[in-house]
Amino acid sequence: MITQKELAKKLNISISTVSKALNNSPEIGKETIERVHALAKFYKYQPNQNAVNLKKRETKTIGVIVPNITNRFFAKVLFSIQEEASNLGYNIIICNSNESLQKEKDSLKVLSNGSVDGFIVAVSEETQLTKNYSHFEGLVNEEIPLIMFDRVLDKINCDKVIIDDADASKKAMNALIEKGREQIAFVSTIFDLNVGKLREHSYEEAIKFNFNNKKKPLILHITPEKDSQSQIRSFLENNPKIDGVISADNISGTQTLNVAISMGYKIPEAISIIGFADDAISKLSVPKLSILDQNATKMGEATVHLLMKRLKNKADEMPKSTQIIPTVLNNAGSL
Amino acid sequence: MITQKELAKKLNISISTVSKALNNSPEIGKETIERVHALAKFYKYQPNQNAVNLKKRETKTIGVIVPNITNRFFAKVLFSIQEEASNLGYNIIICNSNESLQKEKDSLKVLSNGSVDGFIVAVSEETQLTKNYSHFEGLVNEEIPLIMFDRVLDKINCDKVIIDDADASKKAMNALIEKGREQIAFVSTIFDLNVGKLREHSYEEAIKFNFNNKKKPLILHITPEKDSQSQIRSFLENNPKIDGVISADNISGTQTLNVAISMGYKIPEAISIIGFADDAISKLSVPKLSILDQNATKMGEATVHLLMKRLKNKADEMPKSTQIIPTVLNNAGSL
DNA sequence: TAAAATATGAAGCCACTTTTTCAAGTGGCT
DNA sequence: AGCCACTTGAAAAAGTGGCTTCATATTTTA
Repeated sequence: MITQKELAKKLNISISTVSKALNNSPEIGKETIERVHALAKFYKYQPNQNAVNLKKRETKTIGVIVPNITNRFFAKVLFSIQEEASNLGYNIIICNSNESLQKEKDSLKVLSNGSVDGFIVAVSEETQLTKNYSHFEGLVNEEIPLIMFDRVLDKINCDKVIIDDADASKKAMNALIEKGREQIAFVSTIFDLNVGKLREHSYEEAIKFNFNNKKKPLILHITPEKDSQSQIRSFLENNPKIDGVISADNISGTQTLNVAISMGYKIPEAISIIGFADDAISKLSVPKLSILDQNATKMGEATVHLLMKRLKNKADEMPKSTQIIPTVLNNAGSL
Repeated sequence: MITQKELAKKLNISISTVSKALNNSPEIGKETIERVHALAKFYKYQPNQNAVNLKKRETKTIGVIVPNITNRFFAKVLFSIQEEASNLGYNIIICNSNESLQKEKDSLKVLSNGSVDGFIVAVSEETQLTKNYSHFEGLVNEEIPLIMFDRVLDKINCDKVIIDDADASKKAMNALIEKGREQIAFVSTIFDLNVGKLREHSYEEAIKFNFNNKKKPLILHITPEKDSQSQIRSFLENNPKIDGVISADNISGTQTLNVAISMGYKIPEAISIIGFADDAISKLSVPKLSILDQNATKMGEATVHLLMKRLKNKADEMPKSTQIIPTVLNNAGSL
């Protein structure tokens, strides 16, 4: 990599002239500008990003911390964040907290030394469970902009982007009831996450509300220790009257659908199923899974836009906002 | 963020003393060192990464370019790269080429200005199709280490990590033949990618070899324009003798399995199915999909290790190597 | 008192940007 | 012709944060 200094030497002019010429400064004569540009091109000159960052005190980089890249939802949000950031001239550094508090802390620390201009974070499961969030408080004090999405912490005062989980559950319930379903169950692998709790709680409320307390919620918490399919099978066997299922995450819906079929149920005639998932997952079953689309793309875009706003008006003390992304119920066949 | 300069001012000592004290230099008195450390801790001093990078001429950052983060295979490799890199004190900047040549070029350019110490890349579909790879040649000339994985370019002289696609296909064929399957089909959504071609070609060869040219290959190319499930259904209807299927990618296997079930086939009694996928996808069907696991985790680790080797011995002209990660055939139920 | 040991600071460097300063050239005027 | 005012082009200098080399100052010891 050639530097301005080296270019200057070759052209026998000063470094600052090179710098200005490269920036097409009006101070520099046309001919000089052309000469510099020509040589720069010849040597494939590229300004050293570290030097530029140091000088400008910004990095045009966003730190993104997610609990698990292999979770399709987060992968989609990342995709969208990357796309949007790249359009705006930003790079993203992605860290995977792997649902671990310590890793989340480490990543935050490693990057909050000038490596990034701001953070976009979905907090780890452990952080939510242990309610240990001092590392984020530190960030806020250091005035590094922080946006949380999906997995957010109520106690931290920052911009947030979430979906309306309660409303989504309600929407699913209403759709099932409209189809005449009477025994609607709820299956979940994310029962200890806030979003999971919200979806579940809203389901319970909807059961109470719609069936005048005459029916009890039917909930299956799928634990990772045992085979998920057999847990679903037992659940369906033990509750043969189930005719509707809401899945809280992006795998148990498909699994429930397929287990039900293997047990001889006709879908959607015998059981209607709705899952929090996306169209790609929907296509993995026959019939296709009806989904509550979390709109990962919009979510990603929203986080980036919020962050840009903060970066532009760092001094401004605009109050933190929480943006709610609407979910879309898409009946692909299993409803 | 507080700087050494500010610390020095507060302590009324010189900047270099602060620097040395922070590095526990023997030149500095014990008492001074302690005072500096105390104040640094108090103000949560962290060295500015850009300044350090500028000085050290390295960034401890790896640029990773993949065609699609939402593809589970790449997500898993990323997960593994991130894990391994982070263990070794490296961050990763992830770029999504979105299968586009231009984006790949842009990402490479944006990052090859000192932002990263090296690259790990799986090339985009468009790059493979158009055979336009001058941007990588440039990299090699600039002596920025480059590792390619999975989607590699034969024409580029760099370290590579791949799986033995031909061998994997053969393995799958052998397993199916052992089960007595006689009409083995091949379905693929990635027919225009090199890896897809390799898997397909090897399937064709195996058909010729095992059936003494008496049987013809039966291949379905699933195109994105039409509904994938109906393409699979037509294929199975038109070829009712099919009793074995190999899927080249990580979705068509599950889809084929479920479409077959919906058509009344018993799996695995009537049709055996094997897919290039992983255990998470395997669990989405009943019976579970038998898979050729591409070992994404090992692949990710291997890329990082190769890169580290290059970074350590930049001067060394060790010849470029190609590492082959073995695939594992895992019969989960559909075989 | 000089040598040795210890402690600190000044300055320069990394690559770049930006502000300030300077030199040369041009034209108008007496 | 000689002087001033003004424009233009380019160079020098300062600053970004951290590190390092070398020099200096102070204290201790022989």
